[in-house]
Amino acid sequence: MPDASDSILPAFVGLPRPVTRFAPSPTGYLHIGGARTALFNWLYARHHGGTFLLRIEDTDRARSTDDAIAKILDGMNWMGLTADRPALFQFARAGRHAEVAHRLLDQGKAYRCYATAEELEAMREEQKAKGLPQRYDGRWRERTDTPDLPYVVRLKAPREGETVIEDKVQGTVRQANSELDDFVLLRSDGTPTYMLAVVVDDHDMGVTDVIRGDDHLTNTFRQLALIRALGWPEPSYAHVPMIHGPDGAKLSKRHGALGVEAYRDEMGILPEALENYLLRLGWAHGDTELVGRDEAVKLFDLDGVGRSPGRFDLKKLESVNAHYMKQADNCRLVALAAPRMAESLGAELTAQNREVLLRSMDELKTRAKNLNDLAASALFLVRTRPLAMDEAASKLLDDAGLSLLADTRASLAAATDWDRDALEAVGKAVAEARELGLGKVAGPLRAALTGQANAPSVFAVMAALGRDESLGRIDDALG
RNA sequence: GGCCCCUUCGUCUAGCGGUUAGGACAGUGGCCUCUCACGCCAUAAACACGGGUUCGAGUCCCGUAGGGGUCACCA
Repeated sequence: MPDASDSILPAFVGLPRPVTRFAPSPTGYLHIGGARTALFNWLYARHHGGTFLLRIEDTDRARSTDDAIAKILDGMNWMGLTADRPALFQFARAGRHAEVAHRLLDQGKAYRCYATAEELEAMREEQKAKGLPQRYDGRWRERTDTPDLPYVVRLKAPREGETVIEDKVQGTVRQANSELDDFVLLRSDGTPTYMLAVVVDDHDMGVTDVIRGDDHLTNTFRQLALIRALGWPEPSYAHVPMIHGPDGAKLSKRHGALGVEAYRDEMGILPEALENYLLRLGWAHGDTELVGRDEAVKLFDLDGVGRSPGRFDLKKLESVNAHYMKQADNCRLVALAAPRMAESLGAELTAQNREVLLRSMDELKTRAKNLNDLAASALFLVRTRPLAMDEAASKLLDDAGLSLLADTRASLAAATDWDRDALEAVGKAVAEARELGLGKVAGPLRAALTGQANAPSVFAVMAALGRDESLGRIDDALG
């Protein structure tokens, strides 16, 4: 029966509904699947005008670390998925969990089980040998003796009938109660199990909608049994399919089950791109592919979430990222690219470097799939003279190329305006005078200016570099 | 193994009894072009299989196969 102590925690009273929550265990970083679960919870809350909460499930003391907590918070922060209330830490609530278990014990809805680990192991072996399902057989369910031995508290789960979940993603899912066993609520050291902790915390936080990975679907039958024993309101459930690797197997580290910070730091992905990609992996709204945050809040709902697992596809992520790179503000991109460039350069960028970079950003960002590409492709702009020529560039600077470059240099030096259009006019004039295509003129010029054969428009490059630097680089090539 | 879930182009998906089965990424071909990109156009590519139900099935039902999840004093 509900108890007077079963009111929602003061910090969570009166929150706008629906109330969702993301409940990671801090045993590592915020991985890609977790990020998507958080995103769906966040979007659902925003779409319906509700509340998004965060709970850190740190009851596994051996594996939970402060570093992991910091990483998860950092990842959520980067993705803009911040909770509407301070996080609740599960371990701190062990006392309350135990209290609930003891109440069930007092009410005869739970019981003490004195079976030893070895005994249970033997029981499972026997079940396995006989081809029976492996589950606790309830050997202490009806016993009333209380030996002076360590014990666990088990829920007296229903054995008749069936439990039905009306899942917002999976639809109606039913399971016979005979499949349930009397699972453990309290360990022999008095600490709560996950199953107990989740149910109690979700209740105490006023969570109305549980949206989580479908690896929890079968756990839900157990949790429902507990909730019903307690007489608490049942939340509505939505179990979203997990993400698989490119080979269809469960997503592992080598597939990209990395922390979101790896996408940020190592792969140079923009948070809005990761969000859009993750959103579309498992959710769809007609043919819409590119969905910004505001649009996502408007469109997102659980009925758009599919039931089959999706595979992680880096190529698609990069394609989405390329789109958001083009949309991104130039100053922001300079700030994001600069540290990466400084790293390959071995030196910080100067204020002047940053200006050149900013002036080139429109040209640069259309050809980058990620920040690493962007930084790498921009390096030539900030290198100090004389530039090293790569192989393809050297080829362009053969005798004919150098002679053409000398001509071009003379015309360029005479230019009155140093902007892209004026420079392009100069380039075209040189080409015309020599009855050549513009490509012939641009080739050696590009080599001299960039040290490469592939780069943005030479005229845009010169405009960004400025007169002195441009001419200087050409002179270097001319020797 | 028991139970639960899933199955449309290579990938993400649209489809909610009647469609030339649509879009996106990746692929291929082309256009544009000072190179590389971007952009644009075109192209190839799918209803896992077998039974039903129905005038009619990718859509509904039942099997089969394959994949996934779960069965802890882990979360």
